[in-house]
Formats: sequence, structure tokens, C-alpha cells
Amino acid sequence: MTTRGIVTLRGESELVRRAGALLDGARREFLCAAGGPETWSAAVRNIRRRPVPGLSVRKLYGPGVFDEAGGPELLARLAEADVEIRISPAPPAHEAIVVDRRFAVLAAPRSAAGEPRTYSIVQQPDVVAGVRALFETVWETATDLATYCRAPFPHLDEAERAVLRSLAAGHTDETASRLLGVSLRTYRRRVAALMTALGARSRFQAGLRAREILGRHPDA
Amino acid sequence: MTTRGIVTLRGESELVRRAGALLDGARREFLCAAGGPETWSAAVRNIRRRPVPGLSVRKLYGPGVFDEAGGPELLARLAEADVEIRISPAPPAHEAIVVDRRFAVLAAPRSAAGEPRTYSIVQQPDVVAGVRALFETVWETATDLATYCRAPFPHLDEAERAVLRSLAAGHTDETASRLLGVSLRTYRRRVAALMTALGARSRFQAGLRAREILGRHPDA
DNA sequence: GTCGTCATGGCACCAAGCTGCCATCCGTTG
DNA sequence: CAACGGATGGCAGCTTGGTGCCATGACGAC
Repeated sequence: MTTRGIVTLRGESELVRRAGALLDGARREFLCAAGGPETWSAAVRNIRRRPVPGLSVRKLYGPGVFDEAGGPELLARLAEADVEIRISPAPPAHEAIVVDRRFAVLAAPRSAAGEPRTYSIVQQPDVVAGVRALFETVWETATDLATYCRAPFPHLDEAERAVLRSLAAGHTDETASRLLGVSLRTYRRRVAALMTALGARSRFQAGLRAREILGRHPDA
Repeated sequence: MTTRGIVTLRGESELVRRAGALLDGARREFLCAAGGPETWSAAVRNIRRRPVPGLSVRKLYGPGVFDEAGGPELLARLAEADVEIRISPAPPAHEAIVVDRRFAVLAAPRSAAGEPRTYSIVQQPDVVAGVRALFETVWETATDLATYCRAPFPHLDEAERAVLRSLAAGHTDETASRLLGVSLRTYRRRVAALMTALGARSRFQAGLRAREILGRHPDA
């Protein structure tokens, strides 16, 4: 049995001061998961500005990035800088960074007002590998930014979700409309509206997009 | 800045001996991510046998569980024991356990023959929360076992994936068949076969299922 | 060679889905 | 009250999808 340490830093300023060089030293891989653009303040975001040849940078966001101030701008800048970006319907609640499979930075939840947020840096190989593996798994099921931009996750109201559930259940329009207690015509109108909202040209595409939006549990 | 430790154990026997009681002490939540059933040997799996009232147990596997020996049996046993199970198309490459939001166990990759595998136990709150958040994100996009059992991810050959891509692209059957260089009749036949393989009753359902199987990148 | 099997493609027909048009029934506004 | 916008439902007609039937051609087994 061996023991190795975790370094916990208090506040972003300390993070930048003490880990900035570390983050900036990424050579092969830089993975970052966050809910929105505000996650790492400008100070943190500004480290790692210079492009590094051979460095693969991947950022994972929630659908909220676009809603927050500065989100679209940030994404545009990142996309230009050869950063791979994907959107996950369920954003990670805590931010995480993994660099070169060597270390991981994990952010604590936003703390009470005034209290500085803490950031923990791990170097232990099993832990870094474990965090990285989870990141990869989420990455695999997330949507590429370009795809997302073509048709961002729309906000669906309850009626629209009901239609979606009917479709997911595999009913014909006939039975689905009866189950929902509306006419066939209305049901079809709603399906059409839904497909427009999803930016889908076929019901198959609508199915694809629906799964992205709802996660895998449209019946929930 | 503070430092807190990680405990690394060598081999499952040491894990069971030293962390068995810890794992067994789960009171509220027990999360486990693994590629297949062989992940934790019988010794590890046997701890935590007694049902604990109020304890929520969630297990996340890859599609490989069913292929490995003992997989279906294990799942059947777990399902009976009120364990929530979901299947992710991209299984986590490293196993992870999070207990009561208090600590996480992360397994190293399978080591060379003879070498005991190592397991690292973390208690630092930020790290545990970070690992847990990533688990949750994967969980959200994974498929419930019951759903999966109704139609497990089939193995698709290249022709079938080509059809799938066409559908995902939103082409009509007419254009899709031309693009694939086959007749309309043949294309439709293939779509029908695909839907059967996917266990889908409508193209919408096929879309849902397709996304589950391919992750979110059918075009790749 | 002759089978049998299998994937293909053409044809036809039916079922399902899509949508334009119009009438109706709200609830709101003036 | 009338006027309006918005959601609804019925109808009709067109497009798309789904499938049974049969003919053809490729391939391997016999």
C-alpha cells in the first residue's frame, strides 16, 4: 500500500498562480469538462493561449453554454483555435480538467458567497486514468459542436414531450392521436412542429435528435 | 493549500481486506461503473450482499456484459436485488466506484500477467464529487437495462451502417438508394432489416436506437 | 452440368405520413 | 357587442414508406 497526495488550492487566483504553469505545460492532450463558459474565469482561460503543435484540446460543455453571456463568443474563439468541442445534454455538475494523462484538476461546487472555490489537483495515475476514462465515455455520447449548431437542443414544452413519447413508444399516428385525445390532424401537426423544432428532415432524424435532447429516457 | 492522501492497494485481495468494510458500509448511495462482469472478482462482488434499506445502488456497464461468461446471470441477480442497471455504448475503460459521496475507488488498467492490479481510494471531497459528477453524466445518457433487454445493441456490418448513415443524413429513400448505388427496393429491404435488427417499430424508434448504438456520431 | 440458396431489382399495391384548405371554437382585446 | 389570433379538427390529395410477388444473376455444393 502506498499513499500519494492531492493538492487543494483555494480560489482561482491561487489556481492560476500555482497550477498555471502546469496547465500551460500541456503537450499532448488537454481535456476539459464544464457546464458553461463562466466556469473558469478569464484568468484561467487565458493560460494556454499559445497553440502547441501536436496538442489535442477537447472541451465538453452542457447545452447551457449558449445561453450564458459570452458563451457563443467563447465557442467561436475555441473552434477557430482547433479545439474540439462537444455538447452533452447532461452537463457535468463539476468542472474537470485532465492534462496529458498526467494530472487532473477537479473543481469543488461553487461555494457560498465570499468563500473562495477550491480546486484539487491529483497526479496519482489510477485516479487520473479513472477520471479520464469517464471523460472519454461522456465524450463518446456527446454531440459535436458543428452538429449542435445546425440544430441546438430546443426547449420543449409538455405537449411536445408528450408527442415525443408517443413517437418513442412506436405507436402509429392513428393510435398515438387517440391516446393523446387529439385528432389525427392535430397530432400530425404537432409532429410536424416538433420536427421543425428539432431541425429534422425525417422521423428517423427526429429520433436521433430526440435522444440527444432527452438523454436516453424520453419515457421519464 | 492543503494536501490529502490517496491510498493505493495492490491486488484485489488487499482491496477486499482493507476496503471491504468501507464498501460494505455504504448507507445511501453506491455507484459502480465497469466494462463487464469480470471487473470485480467474486471476492469483491460478494461484499455488499446484504440489502441495506435506503441504499440506492446503481451499476453502469458496457454492452460487453452480455457477451462475457456469467454476465447475464450477474445482471439477473442484481436486477432482483433492486440494483439500477444501465448500459452505455461506450463503456468506461477503467472501473470506478463511488460510495455515499464520501470516497471513490478507481481501478488501474489490467496489468501485465502476474502483476497485481492496483486500486486507488480517494476521499478528498472535490475529487470524489468530480468523479461522481462524471458518473452521473454518463448515467444520464446510458440505457436502462430493461430497455436494453428488449432490444440489445446488435452488431451491425458495414452495409447496415451505411444505411444508417443515409437515414441519419435525412435523405429520402429515393436519393439514399441512388447515393448507395442500389435500387430503391433493395434500399428499403435493408432499412426493413435494420429496423428488425434494432427492434424498432417505426423509423423514429430506429433513430432513437441508432443513437444509442453508435454513440452520437453515426457519420463517423 | 444441375441444383439450391441468396442478394438484387422491377412492379404493383396498400398503408402511413404529410400538408393545404377551410370551418369551428375558444379566449382576449377593443 | 364585434374583431382578432390561435389552436383544433375534418377532408382531400399527394408523397413517402413498406412489402408481397416474381424474375434474374452470382456463387457454392453436389
